[in-house]
Amino acid sequence: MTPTTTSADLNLTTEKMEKVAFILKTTAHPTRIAIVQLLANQESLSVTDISEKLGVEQSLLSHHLTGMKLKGILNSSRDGKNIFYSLKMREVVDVIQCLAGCTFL
Amino acid sequence: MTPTTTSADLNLTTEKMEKVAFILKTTAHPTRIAIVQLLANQESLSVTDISEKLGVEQSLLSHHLTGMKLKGILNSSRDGKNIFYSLKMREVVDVIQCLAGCTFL
DNA sequence: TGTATACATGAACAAATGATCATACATTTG
DNA sequence: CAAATGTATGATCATTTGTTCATGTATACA
Repeated sequence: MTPTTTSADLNLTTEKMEKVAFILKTTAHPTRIAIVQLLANQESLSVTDISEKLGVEQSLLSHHLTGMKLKGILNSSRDGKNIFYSLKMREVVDVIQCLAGCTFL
Repeated sequence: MTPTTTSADLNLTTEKMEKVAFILKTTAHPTRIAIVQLLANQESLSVTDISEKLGVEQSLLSHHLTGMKLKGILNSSRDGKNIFYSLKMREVVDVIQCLAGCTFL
């Protein structure tokens, strides 16, 4: 009688599905995955750091970063001339790791 | 010296990041998440089944389904007049479950 | 063989996304 | 305060994605 949720079950409300889709969409880009990857290992990095490590031009990177921040995936804080970004929603690391573990990819 | 990967580490090749992004993109839509959700609990369903359960029009649903099949997330097989879809890449269930578990969503 | 049912497909269009460029803003340093 | 550095922002354009509609194809059944 109690709606015991087995580990295989997956029952989301429409609202939650939309939120999940929103986060997936925000993550679903090679550059943004690379950003998450860097910040999974580094705690915090400046825009220049990331730009150099990824070889992505400043402006484009900035668009990605501010978008990800706006959507709740990243944090940022200024230190002098630099702005340091860090991971706010660490769950996205698990999401990526989950897929990255797929043998067939 | 050996590059021991701690559980927190995440180091993907460019190619793998692209593949992960590809799967995320393919999943990142409320209707498609709902489809995965249904097929996580049901093993296989016809297009009509899914259409009725989700209240999504046949043609639109078909576009989603064939796309997901093309991209390796779903399987399909005909049985008479019906075509039954099932989950091929079960990892996407974990991905969704991971995000769905986020308290803040 | 014709008609109904189940599903796929393609054209067309709107809306969202990604990239680039120019420029603006904030902070430090001389 | 002027110049340099680091970052953000807005406009614009090309591409991709989501939707709808009309139509095509396959199977079953009378």
